[in-house]
Amino acid sequence: MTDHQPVRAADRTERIKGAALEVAREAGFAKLSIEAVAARAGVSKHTVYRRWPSRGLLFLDAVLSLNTAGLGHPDTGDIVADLRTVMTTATDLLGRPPWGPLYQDLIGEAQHDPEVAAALNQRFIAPQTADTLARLKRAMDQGQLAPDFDLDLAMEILSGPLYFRLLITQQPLTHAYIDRVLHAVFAGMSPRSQYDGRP
Amino acid sequence: MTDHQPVRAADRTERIKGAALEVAREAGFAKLSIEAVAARAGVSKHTVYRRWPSRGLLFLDAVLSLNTAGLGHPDTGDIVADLRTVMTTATDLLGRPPWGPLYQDLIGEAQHDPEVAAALNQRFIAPQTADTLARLKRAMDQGQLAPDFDLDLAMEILSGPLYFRLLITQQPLTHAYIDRVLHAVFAGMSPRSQYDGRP
DNA sequence: TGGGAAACAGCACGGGCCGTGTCGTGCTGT
DNA sequence: ACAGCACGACACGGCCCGTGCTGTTTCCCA
Repeated sequence: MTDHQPVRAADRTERIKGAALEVAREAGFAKLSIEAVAARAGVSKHTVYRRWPSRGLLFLDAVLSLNTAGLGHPDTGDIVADLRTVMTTATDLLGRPPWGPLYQDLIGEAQHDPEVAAALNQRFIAPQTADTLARLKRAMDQGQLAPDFDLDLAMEILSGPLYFRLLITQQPLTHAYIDRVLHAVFAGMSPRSQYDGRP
Repeated sequence: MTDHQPVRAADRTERIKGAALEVAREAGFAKLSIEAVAARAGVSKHTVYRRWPSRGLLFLDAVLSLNTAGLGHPDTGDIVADLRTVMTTATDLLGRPPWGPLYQDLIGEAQHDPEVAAALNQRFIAPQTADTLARLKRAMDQGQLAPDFDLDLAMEILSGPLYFRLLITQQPLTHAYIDRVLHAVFAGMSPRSQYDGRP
């Protein structure tokens, strides 16, 4: 009541994002048109276009407003346990229904639209990877990891196979699989070959 | 002349696929409409629809007709060298311009269209991963890898980070990076932590 | 407390592409 | 010569795009 300026504007913004999620869940991102979202939200098309320049960026906002909090890295002192916590949380949220398919669609859209790709990187991927790297760095400082451990590569080996399963082979992301990846990175693949390690 | 039945049909099929590649390269997959492809190919829309049910599957055929040969796994007796060969060949073809962006678009479309995802898996991903696994298995039989080496996980750790860079962070795929991944899998990440390897 | 600015809903428009239908033509094989 | 089929050309209703326009509601500030 006494709240003023952006109260109705913010309300409409939320209603539009909510309507976008509803439409996407019911009919898929392919059917997510500005017209459909506006109708669902009980809003004029202008009101949508005033806020987002394309359906891709609207969809990005809608998906990222889900629960991207709760994906921060804890620090219990055990790097592997902490990574397992954040990896299971993230995959449970973004790798399964109901939001998994939408996150999949979002990454798919990023492959077609450079603006979506840039915004997704800047607003979600980069902070998340930076957070992982910071946590790994802390573990190294605490002596849990060797000084020459390749932190960047470790982060990419922890993330890559999960995205590979989500996007390419479309297999389910189980906790057991996360444990296998963690084991590979922090206990080694034990190849025991004659490979001397030279590139 | 004396060749008959499918000669004109096959000619048109090739012209349509070629036109699809041209349009996609010039204007991006987003602008790839059946009408535009038909016009570019000098062909009626019916002729396109008679062959492909959607632009996604047409695009899949067009991209996969590029050079998917030449991606078979050699066997020189050195598993790491052979993997490096096929990985560099694959990323040079599908991870760089001019075909990299199109392969990216294709995977993006697979996130929206289950038929494209299934066809891409069946016709490219699955054969490719099966080939990699067969080569790894041969190396294990020859004693280059320990009997308990996790072949499936190794394949996914070799592929995952490359797709992560291609699709998520959109960094370039260099040969040096491939070497880092190979080194990690076949020489270990050397964490030297107190982690005991239990999941 | 009034008045001007801004945001809004509703409607309409031209345009692009969809997927399908129809018609007439040229090529294919018998 | 003839029947069949793939084809090119054109037209169609429909969906959604992005953008105008009008009149109304809401907000801010004087």
